[in-house]
Amino acid sequence: MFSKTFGYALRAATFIAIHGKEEKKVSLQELAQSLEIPHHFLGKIMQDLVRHGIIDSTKGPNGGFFANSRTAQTPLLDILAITDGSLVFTHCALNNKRCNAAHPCILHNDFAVCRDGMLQVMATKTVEILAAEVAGVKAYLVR
Amino acid sequence: MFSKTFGYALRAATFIAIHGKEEKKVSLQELAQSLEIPHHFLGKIMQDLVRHGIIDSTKGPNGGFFANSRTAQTPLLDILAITDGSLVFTHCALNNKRCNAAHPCILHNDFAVCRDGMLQVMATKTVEILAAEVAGVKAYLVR
DNA sequence: GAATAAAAAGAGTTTAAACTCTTTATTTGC
DNA sequence: GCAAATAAAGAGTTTAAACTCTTTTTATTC
Repeated sequence: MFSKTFGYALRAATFIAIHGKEEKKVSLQELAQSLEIPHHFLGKIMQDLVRHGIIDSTKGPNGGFFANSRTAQTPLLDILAITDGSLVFTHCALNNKRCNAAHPCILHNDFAVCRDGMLQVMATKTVEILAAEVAGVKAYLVR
Repeated sequence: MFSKTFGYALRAATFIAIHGKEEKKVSLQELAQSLEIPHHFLGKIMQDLVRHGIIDSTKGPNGGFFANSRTAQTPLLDILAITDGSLVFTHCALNNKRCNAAHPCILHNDFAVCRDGMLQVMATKTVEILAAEVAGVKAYLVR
């Protein structure tokens, strides 16, 4: 349903929301090691998040990634749009592009229920909600 | 969530349930054209369905595919297991293999609701139910 | 202002799913 | 039993996602 890239981006954003402050940045090295994500692959993903203003970064010694004013309130759907495009929730279960409510494929109605529930979650949940769950040890960022 | 192969298999099985009888078989050519699925790729998928006893086939002139005693009652979950393996419904949304209820990833609980609803559908619905929906023009096999 | 540390960018390689083309095996009908 | 029709099998190619390695740019510290 979602790409691995999205999972990496979501976990990285949550980690930065928890640990990345302007006065205590998180380096790519530390991020990749902490989350067990391939270093350079994660680098590309982080570039994308920075480019879209979800998080901030600085280069040079003591550089790294840190949360900005938008980070905490970012809905998961925004991150998904960056990594997987904005069409994820219009795709049908059978990858039939012409499937819709007026011309449903054989799984359309059943899948729509499941998919729309997930859309609701993605539009409502924010990075700070995930961060709180992780801080409260109700969910895990690694393994 | 599901492979395109699964979609092809499901649509083909439903088409055979509707049109394939021992006295009126459906050739691969006809099947691929009717469903707009790449001919030889569908051939491989059909081999798999036949091997697993979901449908029957005969070679030679007037050969083709046709429904057998199991076809109509086959749950969608059986076809999914053939095309995508039986682990689809244990995978977490972030493709984290070690995610489970006791050690949930940050999307585990939300995704579990959606996924388990879909599992329920897949375990309950059978090919004949899909065939009836198509026959009643409540769902479409093509386009 | 030189050295260094870090992100950013570029240019690959790998892997698996999707798809294509060719050859082989089997069945039927004459 | 030979020709033809059809599924089965084999051996590719293509494409996109996932991943790796190298070079460039920028900021900091001495």
